[in-house]
Amino acid sequence: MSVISKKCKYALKALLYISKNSGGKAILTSSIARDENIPRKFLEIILRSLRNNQILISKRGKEGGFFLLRDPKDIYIVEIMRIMDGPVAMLPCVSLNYYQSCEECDEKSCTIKGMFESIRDKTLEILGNTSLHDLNQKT
Amino acid sequence: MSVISKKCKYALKALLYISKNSGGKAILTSSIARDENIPRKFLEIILRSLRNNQILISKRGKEGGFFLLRDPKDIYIVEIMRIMDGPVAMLPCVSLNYYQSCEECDEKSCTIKGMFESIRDKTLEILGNTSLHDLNQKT
DNA sequence: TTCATATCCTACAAAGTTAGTAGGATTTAT
DNA sequence: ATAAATCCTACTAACTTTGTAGGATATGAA
Repeated sequence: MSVISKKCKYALKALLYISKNSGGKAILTSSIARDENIPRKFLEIILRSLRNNQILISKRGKEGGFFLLRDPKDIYIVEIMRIMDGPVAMLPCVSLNYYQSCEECDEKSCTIKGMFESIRDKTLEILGNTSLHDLNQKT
Repeated sequence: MSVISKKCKYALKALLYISKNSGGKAILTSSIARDENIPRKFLEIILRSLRNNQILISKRGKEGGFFLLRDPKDIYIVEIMRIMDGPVAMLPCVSLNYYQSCEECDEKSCTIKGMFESIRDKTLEILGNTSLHDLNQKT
């Protein structure tokens, strides 16, 4: 399956929620969990991971919560997907950020690589040019 | 991860091999396994599945083996990938052949669907227009 | 200083998927 | 009869996914 994980989908939903609802205010895990139907403890792990990867900042204690570290116009979907799910490409030997060579076949004579490189490029063109701000503009 | 399974990759390699080496002759599982470095018993399962899905015909007993059921120009990669891995789309709610609704979010107000529909369309444009014959033409 | 309320952290676990393996049954050409 | 091939069922080890449990720690406010 080329389907993204729930973790990744939850991450996108959570970031869009924070982006939309944060007017300088910290956003609570519990608010996101409630409004987006995401299990709270699972969401905690996701948000912490996004903080560790310089997408979010957190504030602990009472009146705590999460903020975006950057402007929503500067956070592209591809970055989130790579953090949560790893490679975007359909073959490891065609991945730009998570390249792995094939053990069982010779890459030079491989006749399927080219097709998957094309798919990767088309996909990155979309994921790499769509920001959180872009998606929140949609009705 | 949006990476395809080994099963799917093996299936593509095996079909390209059969397409290239069959001149009316039946192709043996063991030949494919040897030349493409695929575990034989695992490959058996894959080929049987392709036969069950009208991609291959098999002949049992001595002098047996596998043939393509159709012309390699009429077998498109997307069909193989759907048989082996299921949905091509990155979200179940955006899949044409394996649609599943989201339980936790409202599809009408979902702001990420559109982007994944675009990716699906670009991907299908490539997978749906590339045949076994096309890939075997590559050096 | 105490308390309520957040995030933070480690560990665990159930279920599902992937990538096979084992051992033979069945069919067919010679 | 025999050799050689596919066919079939069942099993399994390892990994990934999708969480849950139980607190430790930090912070603002009373």
